[in-house]
Amino acid sequence: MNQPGESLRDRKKRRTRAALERATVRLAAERGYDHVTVEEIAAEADVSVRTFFNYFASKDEALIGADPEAGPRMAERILAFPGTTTPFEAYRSSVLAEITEELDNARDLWLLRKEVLMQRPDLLVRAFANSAESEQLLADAVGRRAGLPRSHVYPRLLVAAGSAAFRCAVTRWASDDSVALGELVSEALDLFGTGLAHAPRHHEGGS
Amino acid sequence: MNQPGESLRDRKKRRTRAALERATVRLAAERGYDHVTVEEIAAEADVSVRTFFNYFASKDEALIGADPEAGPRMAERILAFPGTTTPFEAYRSSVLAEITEELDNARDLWLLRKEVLMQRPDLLVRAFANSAESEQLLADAVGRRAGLPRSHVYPRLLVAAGSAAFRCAVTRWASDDSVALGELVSEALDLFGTGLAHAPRHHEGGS
DNA sequence: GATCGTTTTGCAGTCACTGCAACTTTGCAG
DNA sequence: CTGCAAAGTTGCAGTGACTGCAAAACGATC
Repeated sequence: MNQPGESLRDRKKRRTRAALERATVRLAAERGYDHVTVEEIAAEADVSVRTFFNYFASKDEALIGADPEAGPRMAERILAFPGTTTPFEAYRSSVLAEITEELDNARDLWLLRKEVLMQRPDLLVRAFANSAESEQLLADAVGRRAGLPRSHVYPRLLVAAGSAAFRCAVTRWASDDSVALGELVSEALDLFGTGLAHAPRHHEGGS
Repeated sequence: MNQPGESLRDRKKRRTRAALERATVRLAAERGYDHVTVEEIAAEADVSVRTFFNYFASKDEALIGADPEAGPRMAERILAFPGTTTPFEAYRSSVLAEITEELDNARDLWLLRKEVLMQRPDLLVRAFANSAESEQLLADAVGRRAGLPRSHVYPRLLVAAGSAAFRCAVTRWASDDSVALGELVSEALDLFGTGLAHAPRHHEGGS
């Protein structure tokens, strides 16, 4: 029994991971992030505390549900775009695709996360702290597409801008979710694309 | 004895704070950030552990030496620029002024911090997590200058870009400090200003 | 069903961080 | 100088995140 598809073992692992993520978000939304202990989360997911830490390096990580495959996946997508696409566009599309997919898979989780992040915006920043490797991966992909030497700022800056765009978008979305999260990220990235030197004019109904 | 200048109390507080910051950075650079306990830091600075936490909310914060007055100071500077200055320029200058000043006051500390951040880049990200208030302050200042409603993305995005620029600059500076940190931040901010849509061309010796 | 690799678990330990209640120091006024 | 209030320091006891290790349970394989 070893179809490249998924063994029983793999399935169990995925379920456990999902259960822990889900329990963390649910409980945190219900009672507030720091009125929930890892012990309670583990109990809710029906595993030991030690197992929690086998899956997530920290409580923070579990709340955001950091997917270790997201980085590689996006990097691959960036490189897969046809050569005519600019690095910026490739990165932009890649980010948006990831977000759309994630929201399709777990919209309910994100609605709960929203509640938590409204109370504790710092958790979003902290979440990105652990993803330095992924950032490096993405930066390398962008750098390769742009034909730039590894030491160049541009790729790193673009990726950092992506994080910033995402953070801002989530924050905005948390306080008013009448616009889709993907839209907000897209809007923020566009601003980074065209440059921040000139502040947008204010007209009624504008964003 | 109460010149608005500084009382004995204030002077002592400043000295203690500086001693703790200094001890944290020095020890972390020497033995590695997580081979240093708060207990050791406190001992080095000749105060109790409890006092350490009266000054800094976390070990992370002490390492970066988060100055609680930096936010307000920069916000003030932004608003003080003549009305002809664009919000972007006001923000940019304000950030650069702060960095230059900080480096003039404590260049040696930053050289040690560099060592630590090279090993643990995540600490830089974490450091910004605690400065959500300051970011809000700056964003408000930018927003006022730009005459935008509080809900607009632009101010928040610009400030987030500033953090990103700073992070990238420090990272680069850590791996090669032949260029001044201020220069690197300036360069990164310029890229954000003119837009990331088009990747820069690569020519030898270029940055 | 014996065996091997993987995952789960418990346990003991370390360390960051907090609230509280005493104690010390500083600033000021009589 | 003395006494008093406010601010700052300290110790202590406690909570909870996180780690390493070694044993047990489990899944895959033959």
